Amino acid sequence: MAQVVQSATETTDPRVLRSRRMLMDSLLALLRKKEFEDISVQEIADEATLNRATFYLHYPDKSALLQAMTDLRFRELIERRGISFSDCDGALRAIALGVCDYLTETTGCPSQLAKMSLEGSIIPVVEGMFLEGLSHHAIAPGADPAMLAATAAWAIFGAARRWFQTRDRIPAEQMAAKIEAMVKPILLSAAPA
Amino acid sequence: MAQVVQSATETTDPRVLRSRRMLMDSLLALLRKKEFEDISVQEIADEATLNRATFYLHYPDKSALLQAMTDLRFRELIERRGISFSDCDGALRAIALGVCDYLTETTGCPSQLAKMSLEGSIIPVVEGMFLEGLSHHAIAPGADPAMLAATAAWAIFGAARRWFQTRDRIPAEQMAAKIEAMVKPILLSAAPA
DNA sequence: CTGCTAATGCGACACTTGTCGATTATTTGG
DNA sequence: CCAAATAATCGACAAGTGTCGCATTAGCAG
Repeated sequence: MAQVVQSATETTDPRVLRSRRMLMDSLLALLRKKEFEDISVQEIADEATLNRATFYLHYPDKSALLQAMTDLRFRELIERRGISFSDCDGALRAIALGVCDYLTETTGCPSQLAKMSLEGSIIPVVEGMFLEGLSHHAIAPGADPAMLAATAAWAIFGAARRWFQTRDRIPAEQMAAKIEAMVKPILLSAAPA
Repeated sequence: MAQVVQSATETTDPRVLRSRRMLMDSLLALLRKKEFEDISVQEIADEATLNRATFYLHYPDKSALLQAMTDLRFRELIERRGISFSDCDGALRAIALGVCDYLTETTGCPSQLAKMSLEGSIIPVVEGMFLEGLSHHAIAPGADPAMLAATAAWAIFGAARRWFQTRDRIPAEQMAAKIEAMVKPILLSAAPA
């Protein structure tokens, strides 16, 4: 997997921090005007007042930038909510709500959602949260935490995605409750005997 | 969504059938040698002994070809198994097994799996199968079949994907049983009171 | 303050992409 | 069997992509 491996990316150099932030801001601004596929690297660089070569110095392509930006923004959104892993029921609903909100927030105008690259970057984050949450619990001997986390994360995302694509959709809070009801059994299936 | 809308694609003209089959075969052959992103439309056309313009006559881009090919091959695999919607328990396990098998079958050599575009094309197919299966049942008033189908499909795929990425993985049949156990509650949550 | 290092700017490159109009080949219906 | 319809070929185009080498600048350590 080549997702979310930016561990070697940790820099303190204000130049690279500035460049990356400007690139993300630029992409976000452009996404409000046009579809992702219709945005060129040159446009992103121009909007950021950076050279196109500088872009490639930080991201292999525009999808990587989108992934990094999505990852960052979703983590911020969740952190802003202050998910507590002490009460898991609340965490599950909060994560579901976070995914719903994130979809509506980031994909403002167009049917930007169709792009898997945008969507997919949220799943590993959610997966990591479940993995962290599961580590605080005893689970049945045969169960695999990573498997449970992956299944739950993909299920939540699939549900949230479907909800978002629905016209005249119910409120996000209500949807989060439905998602919780559907997904909770997955996690409970690993409860110790 | 622009996925799996090929309804207008039904043709009997032997020329287009031949072209499309050759394009799919070419892509499949090339995928055994290199990554999807490293394959150009020109290469696919060359391998198929077709003109590049002919490619664009059938698919808007190479991702569309990949989607169409994945869709076709997965449907064939499932059909070969003869999924019966009369007993749903069997169908659920069979679909899960189909997804597992498909992952191992199509992504033979490289870590081709990382590509969402390849993976994602299976989900709508699975979703459609659940939708079909659910249409034969009475469900609770508040439940939405499309939502259930989407959630179950994504959950299955997420689980199968995780399984496939695991080294020294358990047999597909065993995994399918685990998936069934995890996913069944999602569908049961809509059982009529 | 002064280097050294590394990030950025710049221009160029070979290549890919998606599209177009014109021409040739194939299928199908009458 | 012929003629209209449509698919495939070909060459060309503007635009975008990813990568270079090299010059310039900004940050950081001594």
